[in-house]
Amino acid sequence: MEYNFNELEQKWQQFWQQSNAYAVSNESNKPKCYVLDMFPYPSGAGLHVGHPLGYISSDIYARYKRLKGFNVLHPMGYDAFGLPAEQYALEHGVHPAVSTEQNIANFRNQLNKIGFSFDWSREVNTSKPNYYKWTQWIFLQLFNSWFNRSLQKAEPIESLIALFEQAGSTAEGVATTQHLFTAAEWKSYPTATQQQILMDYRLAYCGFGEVNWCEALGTVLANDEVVNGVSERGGHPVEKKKLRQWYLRITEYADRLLQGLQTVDFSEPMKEMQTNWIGKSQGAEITFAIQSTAASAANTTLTVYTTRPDTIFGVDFMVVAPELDLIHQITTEEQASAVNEYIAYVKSRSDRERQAEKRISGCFTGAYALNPFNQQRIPIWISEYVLAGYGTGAIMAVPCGDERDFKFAQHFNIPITNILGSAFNGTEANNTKDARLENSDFLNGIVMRDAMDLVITKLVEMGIGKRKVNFKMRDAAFSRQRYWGEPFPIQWKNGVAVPLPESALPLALPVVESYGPGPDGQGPLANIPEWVAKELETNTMPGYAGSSWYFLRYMDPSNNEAFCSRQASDYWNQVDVYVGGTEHAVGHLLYSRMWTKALFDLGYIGFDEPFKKLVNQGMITGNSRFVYRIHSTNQFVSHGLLDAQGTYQGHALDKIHVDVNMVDGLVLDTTAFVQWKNAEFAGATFILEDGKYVCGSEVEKMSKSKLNTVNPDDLVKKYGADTFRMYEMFLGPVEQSKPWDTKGIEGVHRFLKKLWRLCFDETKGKVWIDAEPTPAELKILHKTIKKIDDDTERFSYNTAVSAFMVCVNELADAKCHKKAILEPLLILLAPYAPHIAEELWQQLGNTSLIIDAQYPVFNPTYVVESSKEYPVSINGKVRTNINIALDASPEEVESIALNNETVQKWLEGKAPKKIIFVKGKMINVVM
RNA sequence: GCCUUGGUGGUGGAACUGGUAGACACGCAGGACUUAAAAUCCUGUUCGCCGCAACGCGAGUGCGGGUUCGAUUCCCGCCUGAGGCACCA
Repeated sequence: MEYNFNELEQKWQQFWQQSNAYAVSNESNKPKCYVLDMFPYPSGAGLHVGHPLGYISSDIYARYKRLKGFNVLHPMGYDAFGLPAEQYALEHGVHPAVSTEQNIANFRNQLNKIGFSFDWSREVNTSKPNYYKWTQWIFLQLFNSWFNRSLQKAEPIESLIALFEQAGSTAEGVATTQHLFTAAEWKSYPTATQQQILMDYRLAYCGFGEVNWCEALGTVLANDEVVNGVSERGGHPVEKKKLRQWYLRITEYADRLLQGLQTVDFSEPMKEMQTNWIGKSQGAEITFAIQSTAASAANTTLTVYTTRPDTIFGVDFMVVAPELDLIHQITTEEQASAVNEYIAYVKSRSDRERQAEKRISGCFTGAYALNPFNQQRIPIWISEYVLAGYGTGAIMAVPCGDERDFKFAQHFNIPITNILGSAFNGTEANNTKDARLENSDFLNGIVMRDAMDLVITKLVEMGIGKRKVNFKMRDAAFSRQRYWGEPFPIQWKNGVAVPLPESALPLALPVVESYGPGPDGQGPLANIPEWVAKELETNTMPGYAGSSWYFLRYMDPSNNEAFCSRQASDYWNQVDVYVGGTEHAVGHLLYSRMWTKALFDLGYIGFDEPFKKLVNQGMITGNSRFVYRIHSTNQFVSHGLLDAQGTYQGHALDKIHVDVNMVDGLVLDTTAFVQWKNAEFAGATFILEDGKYVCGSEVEKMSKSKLNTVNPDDLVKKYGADTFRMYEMFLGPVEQSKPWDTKGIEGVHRFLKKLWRLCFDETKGKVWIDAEPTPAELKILHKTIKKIDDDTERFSYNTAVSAFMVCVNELADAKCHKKAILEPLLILLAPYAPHIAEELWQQLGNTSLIIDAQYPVFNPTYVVESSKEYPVSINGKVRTNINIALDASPEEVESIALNNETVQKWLEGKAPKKIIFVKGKMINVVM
């Protein structure tokens, strides 16, 4: 009987499905365990080999926990709204709902072939009305809430109105905004004014923000769609434009998001990334008087944010972000044209380009700020390295203490004041806080760290400064000028946003004629007369809306009365283990943490951190292929012809991903290329080398947008799901990213065949027997139980697979075919290779399923050793091994070691300086 | 540019708390079985040197330093790959 994996895997998959083997109930006497994957975006490229890495990891864990006696929730679903489906619709005219449905069917089919233990009855799809009804509902809760700063929690907006009615804008717990009013004033305001004010407190609110605007395409572009300042599609110029946008006031939760990190089991780097993203800093806002010859500069001031008020006497210039309106008021006539030119240049650049640029750029405004302590004139510059979105959008530059300021001063020959004394060497900035200040007036001789408070206190007294906590994190932009997303349940009536009543939900996404952009940078919904007539919001929600709460929906997926019953969320509570990639370290994880906190504050759930433990799966990277287009042409240059600067005969090139499937090795199929993407590159011409177009290649994240995906189906067909599962795990540590490579899969497949042969021989048939196991055989088994149990619990699956191999090799060498050994081994293996385990389990005469078996218990008495082969080193270099009883005393060990022939030889008759003996580890003789 | 992370044989990786570097695989080489192939099994495989061989010497975990009886592991500096940087998901 041979190992016919295709047949038996199909058989068991069908059996599990028909018997609802993986359906899980919300009621059980067993302890619960919630094992969750980051659900996939159902890309048209289908599942690629990177997806299952995390899913297999979590599946192994879920199955392991089930064997250990837990009631395990292990669901799967689809994050189905998103840009790619919309682009596909634009290009092919297929409604996103249709293509998404097809993609999902394809994904589910692919997933099923790998043998996951998902409870499919709980599947969610964020683009279905019965799901996004609740996304809209939660949005309304956020819209109807504000953040009480005293209580540090969200409350219904009514409580804010009550506070305003009692005490006006300065009521306790109310954030300070531009609005200042008394209770009486509040009551006197017309409704529209009141609503405008409330908007500045709502957790979901409407404001204005910058987007990537492409005039030629008449649409807003994602950062992803902008390459080197031009649109990826068509290469048109892109610039920043301000549009009305929805936001989530996540900044109010900044402190709680920081504190919450201490209560969860995330890796330190992960916590660090989130902490850095939130970017809490303590400092001061300082307002400077301005001196300028420009008439409009009268009475203007410049407010900067600094974390180092102590360095105020070292300020040699100010830098203002080019976006600030203030610039136009203060710029002198002489500098006006230079300033305008510079602003135009900056407008075409992304934040990232602005920060990454090594070349230093900037422009003097002609205006000066006055140091409040000594009235010294400080020139005001503008430069792209200061971003409008952080702090006040203006900084005071201290070249001797800040690297970027130093370089800027050097570049523009601005004299540098040294306030650090000998701590500043004149060639690089020193950001110390421990130097004693010099050249600093009343601060001279004070340690910088201590000067901070002094300066702030003084500034406060003078009325020109205040202590300020700042966050790098900004409020989360929550609207998109797109079609394929959740419509906002909001109506605009005379400029006032009015929430739809709960009974109007779901507000269904209407069918459109075209997926093209609406007028004035609006989304496609603005093209629908009936929609516009109803004054409904024409933006849609972003991709992360649905994914911010899906883990709750799995608990109670078909509830029509609530997003999730309190009973269900109280039972399943937090996700015990959440498996997913680090690429979601900040975005998704912060948003879902915020939503959880808001829902907790409003009393809808009983916990305020969604994920108890996070396991970061490393990315399986792919090998991308590139073509190089001469900028603004349709001519493509073969990779080998590029010069060292990455240009071609001085022409700038656009580097464009091509589908790896159109490339053989590195050679592009040019015929396929010109027909590709609805013939977007029709008429392309090629500059070839050796008659071929050779592509560039890079290892990067496997993703549809990078066109470098590899599909798992062929491997499953050729080797079986069990082999595929174990191979993905065998590739390396789950957390580590690695480039995909198929070689090596044979080894895992051979292992499974070898395991099979412990039970069945191709010619002889059944070879397993009922005999009593020997101590040696029990030792092999129990060693393996210990190792697999430990490794599985800590997600060290690559070493677990290796331990299985060692075990099977040893059993084969020992010619052990005993049921009493094989059965526990199969249970250990079941989470990893469920099909073969189930089949052999049945063949060994079991009538129940192995997925319901009991995990074997390690018995240490089988593996005790009485002696150890100690490595003996001389001066740290291993020279020999000596077998010594484990219970030997240190003195005995020393004497045995010193009398050893090899040791004697190395000692050359001399006495050793000392002997280091670590019991059970090693002996080191120092001479 | 900033944040995070990785770099170990020809390849993927192992070494969990500072204690025998290279487990387990892939590949490769040789052999057995076979008419032959597949499958399977056995042997060898970090590099260099001496050699019949060695449980013989030397070097060796990206590079350069340091701490230690002992460093892949800890510290400092550098090089380099990957992920993220707010509208890809």
